[in-house]
Amino acid sequence: MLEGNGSEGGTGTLGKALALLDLVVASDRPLRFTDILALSPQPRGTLHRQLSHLVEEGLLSLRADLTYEPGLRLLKFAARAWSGNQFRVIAEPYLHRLHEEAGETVHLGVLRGQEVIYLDKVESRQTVRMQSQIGNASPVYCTGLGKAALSALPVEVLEETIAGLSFQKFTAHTLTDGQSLKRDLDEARRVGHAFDREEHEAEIRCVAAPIHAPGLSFVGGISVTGPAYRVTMAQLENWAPAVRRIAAGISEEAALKLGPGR
Amino acid sequence: MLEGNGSEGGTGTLGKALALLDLVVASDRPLRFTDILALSPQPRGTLHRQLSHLVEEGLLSLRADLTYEPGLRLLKFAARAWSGNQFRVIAEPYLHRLHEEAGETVHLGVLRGQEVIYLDKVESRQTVRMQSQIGNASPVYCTGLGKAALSALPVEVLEETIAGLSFQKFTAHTLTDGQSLKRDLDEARRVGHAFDREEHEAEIRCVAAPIHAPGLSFVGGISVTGPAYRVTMAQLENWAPAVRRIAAGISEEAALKLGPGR
DNA sequence: TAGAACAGTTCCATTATTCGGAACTTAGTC
DNA sequence: GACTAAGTTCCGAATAATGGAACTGTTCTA
Repeated sequence: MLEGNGSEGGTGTLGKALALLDLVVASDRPLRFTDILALSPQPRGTLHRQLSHLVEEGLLSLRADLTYEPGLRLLKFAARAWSGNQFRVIAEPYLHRLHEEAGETVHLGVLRGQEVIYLDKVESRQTVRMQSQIGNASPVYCTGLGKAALSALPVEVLEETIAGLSFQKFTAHTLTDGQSLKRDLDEARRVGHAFDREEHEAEIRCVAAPIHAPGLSFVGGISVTGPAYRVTMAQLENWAPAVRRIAAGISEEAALKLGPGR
Repeated sequence: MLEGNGSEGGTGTLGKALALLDLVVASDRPLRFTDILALSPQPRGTLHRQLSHLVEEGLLSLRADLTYEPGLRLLKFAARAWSGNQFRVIAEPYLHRLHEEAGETVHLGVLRGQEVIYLDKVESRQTVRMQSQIGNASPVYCTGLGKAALSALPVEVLEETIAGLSFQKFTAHTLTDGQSLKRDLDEARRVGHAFDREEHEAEIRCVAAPIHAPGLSFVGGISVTGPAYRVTMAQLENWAPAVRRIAAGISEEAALKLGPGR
C-alpha cells in the first residue's frame, strides 16, 4: 500500500496517460481540447491521440460541447477498490466504537506521498454528504490525520517528505514551514497523538493518532473531528487516550492480518 | 458520458493495462503473480512488467505477502470523478425530494454498455453502508433502473445491447431471455416506468423511471427501492407517478445544462 | 540436507506502438 | 466569401512494449 509521491511526470505510456487523466480530472472547470493543450507539455497530435485513448477506455468522456469529463469507469474501479480494501474492512468496527465513545465524526486515512487519502468516515448526522470525503486527498501538514501519520514515519522518509512539501496557508493557524511542523511532530511523537487546531478549516478541530506497526507496509491514522463551538481543545485532550487506544487496536490487528507472515 | 461496453479485450498499451487492472481489482480473493498469470493471456515477462507499471503508478499495490491489491490512486481519481459529475450534482436535489415523498431508498444511475452504474443514493437509515453501492455496476436486465434506462434507448442500440447480454438467474423471478425482457420493456415504455419484482435480489422490489432527453448523450434513471415486506407492488404503483415526474424534471434540467447548446 | 520443483525476477534482440510535425477539415467571424 | 481558430487525421521516425529464455531465490520432498 506504500506508494510513490505521485507527482512525477509520468514514465512510460501508462504514466503519461495517467498524468493527463490527473490533469483533466483535477480541473474544477470543464476543459476543451485547447485548454488541455495549454496545460499539457504534449504536442497536438500526441495529445489528441492520448485523449482519444482515455475516452475509448472510459476513463474520460467527451461531452457534446467538446469538453472532457471524468468517465464512469473510474467510479467502477473505485467501488471495488474501496469495498475490497482489507485495511478498511479491518478498521471499520474500531471506527464505530470510537464514534460511539466520542460522538463526533471519525475518519480513517492513510498516507500516500505528500497527501492523506481518506478511506472511511463515520458520522452521526448526514449534514455533509457522506461520500464527499472518501477518496479525497488532503495535505499532510495541516490535518490531524496527516500529522499523526507523519509522526509515525522513519526519520529519513519524514525528512524527504517534508522537504518535498509546498505549504499553503488555509487559515490563520496553518503551519507554513518545515520547522514549525517538525516541532509539532516531535510533540505528537512524544504524546502519541496530533491535533488540528483549526489549521485546515476555520472552526474545525481534530485529534488523531497514527496507525503503524512493524511489518505494516504503510502508515495511516484515525481522527475525531468536530466544530470548534462544540469541541474545545480540552475536549480533544479528553478523547486523545481513546483515539490512541483504538489506533493501537487497529495497528495490531492490521499487522497480524496484513503483515508479512501470511 | 456514453461509453463502449467495456468488455473488449483492450486495444493499445493503455487498454491492455486497464484490462489487467480490471482482472486484479475484480477478483474477490487476493491474487499472487502466478494466479494472475493463469488468468491472463500474457506471457510471464510481459505480465510482470505490466504489473510493475501498475504498481509504480499507484493503481495497484504489491503487499508484503506478494499479493496485489487495488491502489489508493484509484480512490483519489474516483473522489473527483464523483464530486465533479455535473449530472449527479443536477440530480441531487431531485433525489432528496423523491426520498421525502416515498420514504424509501432512492437511487440514481446511468447506463454504461451492458451495465447500470450507480451514481448516487439517498436513504433514511444507514443500515447498509452508504458508499457500498456508489460506483457499483449491476446488470441491466434485472434491475428497475436498468430496465428503465433500456426502455429509453433507440431501437437499434437496444437490440444490440440485448444481443450482447449474457443472462444469469439471480432469483426465481429473474428474466433470463431477450424475449421476456423485450416484453417487459414494451410495457415500461408504454407506462413510463419499470419494476424490479424481486428479480435481482429476493425480497427487494423497486420502481424506476428513465432519464433521457434529446441532446443528452446518455441514458439514466432513478428508482425507489424497498424490502418486499414493506413495499407491495400496489405501493410501487402508487409511487410510480412521482418517480416519473422527478425523472422528467431531472431530464429537463440536465438537457438544458448539459445539452449541446452551451 | 541435497536436489528437485516452483515462484518470482531480469535480460535483450525483435516487433509493435507511440510520437509529433505538418497537412487537412470543420466551425465560427468579420 | 475570405479569414481565423479549433479540432482532427496522416505517416516516417523514434521509442516503448514484447516475450522467450536465462537467472535467482524459496519451498517442498525424499
